[in-house]
Amino acid sequence: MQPNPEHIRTIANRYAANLALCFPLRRASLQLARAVHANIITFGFHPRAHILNRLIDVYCKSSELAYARHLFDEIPEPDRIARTTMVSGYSASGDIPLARSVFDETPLSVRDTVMYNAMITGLAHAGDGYSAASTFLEMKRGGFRPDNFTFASVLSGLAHVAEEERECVRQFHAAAVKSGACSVTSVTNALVSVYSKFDLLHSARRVFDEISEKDERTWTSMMTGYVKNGFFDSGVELLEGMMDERMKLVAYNALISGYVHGGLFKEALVMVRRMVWSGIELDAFTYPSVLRACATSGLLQVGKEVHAYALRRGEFSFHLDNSLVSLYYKCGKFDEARAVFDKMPERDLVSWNALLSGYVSSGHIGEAKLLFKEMGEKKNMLTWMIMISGLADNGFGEEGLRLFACMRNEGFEPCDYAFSGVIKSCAVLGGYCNGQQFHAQLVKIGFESSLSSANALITMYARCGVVEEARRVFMTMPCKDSVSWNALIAALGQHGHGAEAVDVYEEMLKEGIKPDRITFLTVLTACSHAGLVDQGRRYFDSMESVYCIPPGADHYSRLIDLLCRSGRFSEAESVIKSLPFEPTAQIWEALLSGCRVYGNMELGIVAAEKLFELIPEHDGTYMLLSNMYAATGKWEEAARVRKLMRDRGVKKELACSWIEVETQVHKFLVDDTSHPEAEAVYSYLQELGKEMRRLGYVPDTNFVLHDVESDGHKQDMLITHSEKIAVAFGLMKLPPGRAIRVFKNLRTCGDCHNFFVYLSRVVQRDIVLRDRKRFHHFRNGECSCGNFW
DNA sequence: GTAGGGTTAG
Repeated sequence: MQPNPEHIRTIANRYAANLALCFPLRRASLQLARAVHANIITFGFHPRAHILNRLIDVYCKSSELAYARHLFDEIPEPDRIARTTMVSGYSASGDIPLARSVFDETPLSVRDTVMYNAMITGLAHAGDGYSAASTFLEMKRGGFRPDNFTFASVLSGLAHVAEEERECVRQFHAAAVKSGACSVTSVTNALVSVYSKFDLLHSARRVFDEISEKDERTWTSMMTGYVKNGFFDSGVELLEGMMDERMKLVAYNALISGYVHGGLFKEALVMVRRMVWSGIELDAFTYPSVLRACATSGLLQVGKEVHAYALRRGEFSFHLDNSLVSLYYKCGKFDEARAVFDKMPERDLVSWNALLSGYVSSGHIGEAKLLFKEMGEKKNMLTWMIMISGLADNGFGEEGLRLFACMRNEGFEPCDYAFSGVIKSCAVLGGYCNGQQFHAQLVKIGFESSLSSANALITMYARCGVVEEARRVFMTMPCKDSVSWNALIAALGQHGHGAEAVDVYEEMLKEGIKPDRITFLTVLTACSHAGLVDQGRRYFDSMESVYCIPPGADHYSRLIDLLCRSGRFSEAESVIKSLPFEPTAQIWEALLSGCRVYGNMELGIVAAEKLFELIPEHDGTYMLLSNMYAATGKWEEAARVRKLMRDRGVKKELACSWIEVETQVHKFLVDDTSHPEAEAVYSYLQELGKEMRRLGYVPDTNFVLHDVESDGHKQDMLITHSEKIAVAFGLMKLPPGRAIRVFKNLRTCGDCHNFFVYLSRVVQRDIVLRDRKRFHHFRNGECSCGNFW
């Protein structure tokens, strides 16, 4: 239905004066703007300039910049106000290039101070203090007089200039005083804030003390100045001297948020309690801080109380509900998180991202994918990143890579964090070439020393089997955090350099970096792979006694693994008996695989029974147990276990290996003939097999678990193991001298291990195999990890 | 038509 031009003219005039007033009006105005717009297109109806300007403003304020621009372009000679509205609209949406272009196209004679202010504000908000300052100088040169608005904006922009140039704040301060702008609170507020940002708290305080009419922003700026610089006591003191209730509320908010930012959650909550006692009620700005404190320190109960409190007060804000969503999923309450999300009267992008990240971090990838799809066009960089990184975390490296490409196609320039997500995908996938390319791109755009990217690079190189590169990245990092150290220790540990991993750990302690629970996981794994049992045991014991980190089930399972690998079963048993909680599946698994290595049937059966109870659907237990029987020639027992597995409907996870050739990943299954070049690969593999048998390789048919009668048949089955196919493919495709890096989703078998030992000598190539558990480096007839277990 | 501060998703 098209409104007729007369009608439009009447309403447009009626609304024009009120357009910017309040939200319902603005919403009505947006509809009106649309209708007028449609009429311009269909009927050639042209409202008067001031109405058109209002409509453009409505579009801008409703974030409909493209429509605003259409209207703007309809005006043959846009006046100063139309241009200012456009500049300010683009500025507010952060689109500086477009704001700039409208601004630059405006002749000097049309510009005025307000228009300069709109431009400077945009630059200041975008964090470009230099351009804000130079535009300020340009306007002075052009003979325009800066006013309060100008000084407030340009000063706030200065907060983003480099530390060395903080002296220019004083110059602008002097200029503001001279022009009389310092008698206005908005300007002095900006001064307090910018002085605080540069740690010039005395100057900030001096300005603060001289402000006769302090408003909310004055108090928050001063308080934030104190707490962001760690002067919590000064903040509390400031608070104690306050009288006005409303001002006290905002000061409390700033103080609480400062505590939360500094990780002082307990102090934050104490402050909330104090606030409530003194009769001040929480507001929309208090909730997110409190809830984040609860979420990060796992205080679900307190969080629920806050939720109830907010419900009683009948408040709604995106920030509140979004914080609730993240509180619940971080505390593992996914249904509650979803319920809050579903009940929201309106949702913004943050709400969607919060729920998405809840799904992703809890492994609900199916739901996450649905949600991601449902989001359609309304995604931002973070949406993509959450999904990419989440896919990688859940083992979907290929999908992560694909999504990263999609993201770029849709015009998102990845930030450093987005790179860390896709690099993680390469790590999962073993995509060395892909990873190298992303590394090169990082260097090109200057992100290579970003903590998140560099940490991801260390892990990626390690997981691709190139420890030296991982080490190099670590060495070149200008600043490192515990994640960086953990990544390097893990890298070394995975590749059997256990002693070195332990050295790095000791060095980390010397550097004063506090180990966290991940550090201990990596150190224990390293000790376990290197057989450093006593040392590992000592590190484990130090967790609680020295670092106050209570070991979790994952730490205990590493300890069991450590003990079992060197055959210390009685010790392992007594650890399990003295656990402060019920042993988890993970712990029994560690015991079972230890028993497998040593053929400890008795204990192995105990562990397997427990696992059958705890996770009857898990195929690994059946395989391990049946393998154990088979290895000792107890074929009947092995068959019984496999029958049990069949009866319970447990499916064996399909073995799959893959290899990257020129950034393309090629996947192979057992007996796989689906690859276009399968035939050639098979005949090449047969040839290799013959060649190696001549050199003494004997297929070890113990590893064939199918019920096959003849030995010849069994050998055929061995040759078609997916990792052998992938390696053969690599030999065919990769240039001579290049290492073959193959990845497998399950553990490799002893026969394949043996096969590759021979192969590495025959073809004179390095072969690196990463299976579910560990890395195997084959070079010239030897394997770095010796025994393949 | 323009300003100053504090909050949510990794």
